[in-house]
Parts: sequence; structure tokens; C-alpha cells
Amino acid sequence: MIAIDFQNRKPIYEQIVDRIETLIVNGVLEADSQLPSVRTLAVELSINPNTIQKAYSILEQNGYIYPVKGRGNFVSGNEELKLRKKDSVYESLRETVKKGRELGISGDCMVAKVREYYQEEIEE
Amino acid sequence: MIAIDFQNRKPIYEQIVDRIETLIVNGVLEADSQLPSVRTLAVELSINPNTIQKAYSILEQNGYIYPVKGRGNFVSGNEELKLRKKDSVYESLRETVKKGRELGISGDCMVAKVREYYQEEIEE
Amino acid sequence: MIAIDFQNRKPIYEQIVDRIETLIVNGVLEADSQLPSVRTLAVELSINPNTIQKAYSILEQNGYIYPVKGRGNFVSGNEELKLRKKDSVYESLRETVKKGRELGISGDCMVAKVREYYQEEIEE
Amino acid sequence: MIAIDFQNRKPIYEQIVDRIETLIVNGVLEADSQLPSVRTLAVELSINPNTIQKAYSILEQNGYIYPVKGRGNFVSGNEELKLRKKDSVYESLRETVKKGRELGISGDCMVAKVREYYQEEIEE
DNA sequence: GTGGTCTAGACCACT
DNA sequence: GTGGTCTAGACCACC
Repeated sequence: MIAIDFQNRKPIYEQIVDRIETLIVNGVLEADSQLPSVRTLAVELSINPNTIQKAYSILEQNGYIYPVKGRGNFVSGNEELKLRKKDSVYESLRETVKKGRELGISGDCMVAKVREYYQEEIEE
Repeated sequence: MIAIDFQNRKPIYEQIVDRIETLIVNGVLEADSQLPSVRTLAVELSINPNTIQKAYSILEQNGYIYPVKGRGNFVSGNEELKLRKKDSVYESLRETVKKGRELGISGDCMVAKVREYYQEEIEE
Repeated sequence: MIAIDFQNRKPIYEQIVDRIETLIVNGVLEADSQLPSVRTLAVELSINPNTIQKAYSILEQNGYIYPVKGRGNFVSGNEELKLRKKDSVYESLRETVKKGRELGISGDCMVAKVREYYQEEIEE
Repeated sequence: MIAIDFQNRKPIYEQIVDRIETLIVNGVLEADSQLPSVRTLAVELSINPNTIQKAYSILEQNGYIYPVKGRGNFVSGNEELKLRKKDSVYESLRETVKKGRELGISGDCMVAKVREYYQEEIEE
């Protein structure tokens, strides 16, 4: 469910935060369902529990999950979050389009690519 | 020509590498034309010469520029690099589209955004 | 394991890169084994950590090693690199033979020398 | 007759020294024949006259050429020099063989390569 | 503890 | 003047 890329320059805790956010936003993890415990996940991914803890605190801070004392962490049901996540995709899209334009790639070309990549995913 | 964002997570030397690569790829810096000297650019951007040196040596390793002893650094004429640089933009686009689809954004919506962002840059 | 020749024209960081590449290619350093830390090696060779850092980052760029954040640098398992490294020796051999022939050294003589030098190393 | 590689890390004056030594040793430049003047060669190779001057001084110091006031530089007839030049080839051969052995290349393999490269040159 | 980035300042070789 | 190497010392993020 969660794959860590140790060679990536993105911090591990950030990879985890990102991945869980995605899972929550597109409904794989349902509202009020329980997340794996810090220790369990740490063992499973064979990384330091502190790192998981940091990821969970950030998720809590951003409103994606809520802790229940002595029971564990649960998925929050806040709908507003999906919008925020989408915004970050748009932002990334904006940056990429900007870079492409600087390199002299035409808008039509990029639109064509978007269509192609979008289909690609569906077929897979 | 080159603007540094000191707040950015991306290291300064990488910002410089990226910027110069872009300038070379889209033809602003022509083949065999001379780059600003390490010291000159350092003063101009008010950063340490070592940082410029690091950027230049990476550009050299990647084949974008070549040094001539006692004279300076010059733009390499390798055409293949331009294609490779563009490919990296396409790859980034592909990933973003994938993420967007996972979040349930429609293809048409993303195409519209691309058109919008592309125009945005032109108008600025 | 690594000896630095401070008199040599070849920069220190390059001597380190070369030595470690050799150790990796001939299997002394196995895939996924950990390299000495930047600071440790710096103390051991009594040179500046920055110089080790430079060597390591070049090894990374060339695909010989990979860093894991907060843990250290590890040997990459890429087999293709070993062939490439050997090719560079063949190329150097080719150039030397060419030069020797230009000076009128016979092929048999050079072959004899190769045998001699090869044994020399073994006896040492 | 003399080709300069501006991208090479070997200094230009050294490239010139090396090349002229080779031309003298294998008899292309005969004893007591005149070398091109500093200025002529500088123009021809489009490099700074100082650099040519430096190369000529080193050649003189090593006994390869001798200057005649007001006339120019001439090739020395010293036979001993050829031996010295050959020694440098042997030294380079020794280093290459050593590197090859470190990388696990067998002696027989290197001998075979030497034979191959030697023939290559003859056929060309 | 680890790697990575940056600064300041020095020295060298080459043109 | 140019690029290139090295040192010393600082700071940061990550584990």
C-alpha cells in the first residue's frame, strides 16, 4: 500500500504523508477507518518509528486524520481536504506547463500529451 | 537573466543549473558563446563563487558547457541534450496527469487548465 | 584501503573516486554494503570532509553509490558500470600501444612488457 | 601536424611539447631542420605566442631543440632522447596494466588486446 | 549520528 | 584575467 523510495531526495516522512493523503482523498481509506499503528507500520516499512510518528503528526495537523487516546489514529471525514489536494495538482501542472513553455514546447503539443497520458492510465 | 530564490528548498546551485540549461535549450544562449565568468556571476547574484563553480561543473558533466583553460566557459553545441531536457518535462507532465486522474479530475478539465496556464505565461 | 598521493597532479577527490570505483568493480566492496561516512573517511585520510563529499557526489552521479538520508552511502548494484570501467582501461591500452608503435617499438616487445608488468604486481 | 584539444585538461603547452617530441623521436622532424617560428605557429594554431614560447623553452631544456639567435629553433640530433621517450611509453603501459589487473582483467586478455591494437594500426 | 549546502578565503596552473 | 582545487567552519534536514 505504501512504497518508500530511499534513494529519493524527498524525505521519507513526506513520502508517507503524500501517499496517505492520496489514499484518503480518493477514498481508498474510508472516513473513520483505522490507520495502522505507528509501530506496525514502522516494522512493515522497516523504518524508524519516529519517522512514522512525524508523518502522522503532520497528517493530524493538516486535518486528514485524528487520534483517539489508547486506540489509535483514524481517518477524518473532512470533505474540504479533497479540494486542497486537487489544488496542489493544479499547482504542479502550472509549474510543468511553465517549464515546457520556456523550453519552447507548444501549448497544443502539451495538450496532446495530457490526453495521451490520461488515456494511458485508463487502459492500464 | 538568472534569478535566485533564496527561500526555495531547491539548492542555489541547482537553480542555476536549471536556469542555464533552459537558456541553452531554448536557444537564448547560442553554441560556443561565452558564459559569464565564475567570479563575475558570483558578484552579480551576490553568492559565493564556489556555488557558481559547482553549478558550472555540473553543467560540464552533463555536457551543456565546456571550459577552456584561462579563457572561460562556453556553450556546447550538443543538440541531443535539448531533446533529453524536453523529455524530462514530458515525464513530469505524465506524473502530474496520473496524480490528477487518481483524484478524479477529468481529462478535459486538465486540458483546460493547461491552456489557461500556458496563456497566463504569455500575457505576463 | 585508500591511499592518497598528495604530490600527484591528479586531484585528491579524483584519486578517491578512482580508487572506490576500482574497489566496487573488482568486487571488494559488495553491492548494498555501506561506505565509510564522509566525516570518518575525512579523519582517516586526514583531508577535509568537503573533499570526500565531492568524491561521493561524483560517485553518486556516475551511479556507483547511492545515499540514504541520515544513514549513509551504499554501493549500488549496477553491473553495467563494471563493463564501462573496463572499457576505459582497454581504451587507454589502445592509445599506449599506438604511441609505442609510432616510436618503433615492436609488438612482441610490448607483449613481453605487459607480461612482465602483470607479474610484477602479483609478486608485490 | 599539431592538433590542440582545448577541452583536454592537459595544458596546451604540454600538448605541444608532447606532440613535437613525438615528431622528433620518430623522425618526422629530421635533425637540424627548422621548426616554425613562435609567431607563425601561434597564428596557425590560433593560441597565445607565450604558450608556444613556453613549449619551446621546455623542448630546449629537455634537449630536443636548440635555438640559433636571429634565425630560429632547430631540431637537435641527440639519439639518447629516443630512449627516454620510449621509457615514458613503457611507464604508461605499466600503469595501464596495473589498473587492468586491479579490475580483474587477465594478463592473457591484455596481451591479446595489445596484439589486436598493434595490428589495427598497421592495417589503417 | 548521517549527508548536503553554503560561505570565506587561500592557492595553483593556464592564457 | 580565467577555471579548478582545497581547507575550515558553519548550518540544515533527516534518521
